Amino acid sequence: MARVGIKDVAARAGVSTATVSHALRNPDRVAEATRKKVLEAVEAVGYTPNKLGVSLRTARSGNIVVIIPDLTDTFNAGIIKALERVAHRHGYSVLLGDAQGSESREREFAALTESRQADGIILFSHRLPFDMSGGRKAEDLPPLVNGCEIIGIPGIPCVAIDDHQAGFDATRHLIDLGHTDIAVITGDMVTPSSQSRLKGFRAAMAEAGLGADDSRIVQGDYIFEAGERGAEKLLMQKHRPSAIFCFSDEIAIGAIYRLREQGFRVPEDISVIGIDDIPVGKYFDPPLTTISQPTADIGDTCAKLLMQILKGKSLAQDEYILPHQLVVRGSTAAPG
Amino acid sequence: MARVGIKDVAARAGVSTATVSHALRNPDRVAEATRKKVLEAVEAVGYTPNKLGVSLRTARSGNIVVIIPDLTDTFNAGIIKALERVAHRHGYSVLLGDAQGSESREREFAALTESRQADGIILFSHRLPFDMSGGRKAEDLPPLVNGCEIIGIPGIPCVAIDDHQAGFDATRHLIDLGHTDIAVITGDMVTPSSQSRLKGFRAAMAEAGLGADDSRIVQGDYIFEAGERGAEKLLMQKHRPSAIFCFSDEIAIGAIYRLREQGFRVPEDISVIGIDDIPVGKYFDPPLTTISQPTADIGDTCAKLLMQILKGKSLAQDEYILPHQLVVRGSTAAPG
DNA sequence: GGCCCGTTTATAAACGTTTTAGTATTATTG
DNA sequence: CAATAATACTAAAACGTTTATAAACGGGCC
Repeated sequence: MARVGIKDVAARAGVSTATVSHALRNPDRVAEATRKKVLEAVEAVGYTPNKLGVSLRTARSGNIVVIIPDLTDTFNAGIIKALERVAHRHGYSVLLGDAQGSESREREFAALTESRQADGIILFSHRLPFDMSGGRKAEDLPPLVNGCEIIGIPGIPCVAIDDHQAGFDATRHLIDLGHTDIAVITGDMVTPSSQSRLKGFRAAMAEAGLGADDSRIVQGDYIFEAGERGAEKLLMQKHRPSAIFCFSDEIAIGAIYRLREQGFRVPEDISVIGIDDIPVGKYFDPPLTTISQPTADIGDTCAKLLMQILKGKSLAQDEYILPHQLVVRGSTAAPG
Repeated sequence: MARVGIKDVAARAGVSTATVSHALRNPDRVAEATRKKVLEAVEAVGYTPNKLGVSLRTARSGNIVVIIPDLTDTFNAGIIKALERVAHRHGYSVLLGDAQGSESREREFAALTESRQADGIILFSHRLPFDMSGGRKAEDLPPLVNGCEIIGIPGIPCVAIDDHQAGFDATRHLIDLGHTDIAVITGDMVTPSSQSRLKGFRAAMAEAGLGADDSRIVQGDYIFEAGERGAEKLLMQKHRPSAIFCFSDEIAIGAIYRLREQGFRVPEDISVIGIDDIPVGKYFDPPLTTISQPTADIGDTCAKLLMQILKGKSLAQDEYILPHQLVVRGSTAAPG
């Protein structure tokens, strides 16, 4: 199929390419009659604009790139879904980058803006995918919004929940149930989210006059296996905690699995609470008590902010904190 | 930042733009000394090629678009992950299209090839995102590979498991355990996969001399809620089946949830088997018995086939059937 | 009729690259 | 040494658009 271009339309309609272009993009700059002629010609020859040509000329690709740590995490997937809708509504396509935790891959994807294949970036990471040495400032970076992590670099807008408060609330829930010996399986501690959640945990414990021995805090990351390993470690200790606060639902699910395997009942023997509220949590046995993150809202907000930036508006704030919510289901109860 | 182009490099290195281009793409067509000069200049001015320019000129975008029904399904996510790796290795970026089951959105994403933003399509659907009226043949379509559904259109390569056999194997597993009254919660029956699985189910039942009353077959689609509703329907019947074959793990999880809620134990009272082997299945209580689909292999194969096509090679077959596997865990047992 | 003005259309440059076809330079050969 | 071949490079066209600028046109007015 010989590719049909704007020239063919112009020839067919008996006008210049400029007129065709105007007829399609600036309909009011062209006489009604010719516009109709052009539209008919478009139809007749079956013309679809070559977006590459358009992008090259207008210096706008119409793509944004989304960089996420792990596509198989349903928490991420929910965010992306929401975000894609907004982008789509604004005429942007989403270039998806599953970085799988690798910094080099994060950078590769970010480089898509450099090569003009994308106009902006929505990032979900604790670090920027750029070499910030040599006094590079936030202003020099491509349009960028970060999600789920408050990275605290002036000029970089971040969208997330109040992780400190989330950590506090989860812990508080356990304390309210009567637990005094509470363990934690964290996410990767390089992430601000995990750090804040841990601080929130400590704050709640301190407020209740409870201790938080270091042996009660085991490091993980946000995946199933971390929950398994974490639970294992905790079970090996002489005195066992009566409740475990997991920094993600996947961790919680992994932990519950291992606890069950070792003959412990949740929540009768040990309570477990997660964070995220992934869809499957509700179906789990026991149904997962968790802190719900507003995934749709996070995706929405990230995309909307980036759209703002791409329109040239500058943002009022650097931090956009969205509300989380305690969802009490069946995996937590008063200690035996 | 004033954008730096190939001209700037050329000026800096004291050569023509053609030489710069050659130095970068066809290193052997240029003298070693000048190549070095060019590379230094690239470094000095901080040049990154504008991919839009390249794409326009070469008529190759370097993108492929992946159209999936639902990003939040971890089964899909696993496939995409694999597929993205292969694409990436071949220098392609993945444009992700979450069609959310909407045909119009499938078509919108497919149109990215029309507008030259993508060179090919990996589709996961039971229908083609093109108007095939007017005698349009498969040869006229953009490079395309379909996954997870054998759509049986000559010239369209499809990658999937043997769904008939999978349906047979799952059913056979239940029969082998001693079940005689087996119900089914299907996926969307417009999909060939569901149709084949159902036929496989019927074949296994017939082979064992067992009946499959229509009231035992409830239609759903591949999500949690379908499992809930399906289980509900089955529980309302006078005689209850002793086993349920669910056409996806999400369905199975939804069904188990509802069964449990109604006071039935799985597998003691009712056995449940799924298909897919999504990661969370292992952690479920009871751990999910299922038919494992080779997600990584599916993604891999889809991508590799598309790469072949993009290289201009034509494929030997239309159907690429990958092996599935029965994974016996805890959600199935002999009937009480 | 000539002039001005608004409306409509056309010409051509520009976006950043690759690549064809050709030129200049050097090496090889008879 | 001239002729030829091989090598290294360049000029300019091309990809498909948009858009700045200019031109054409028609109408109203004096």
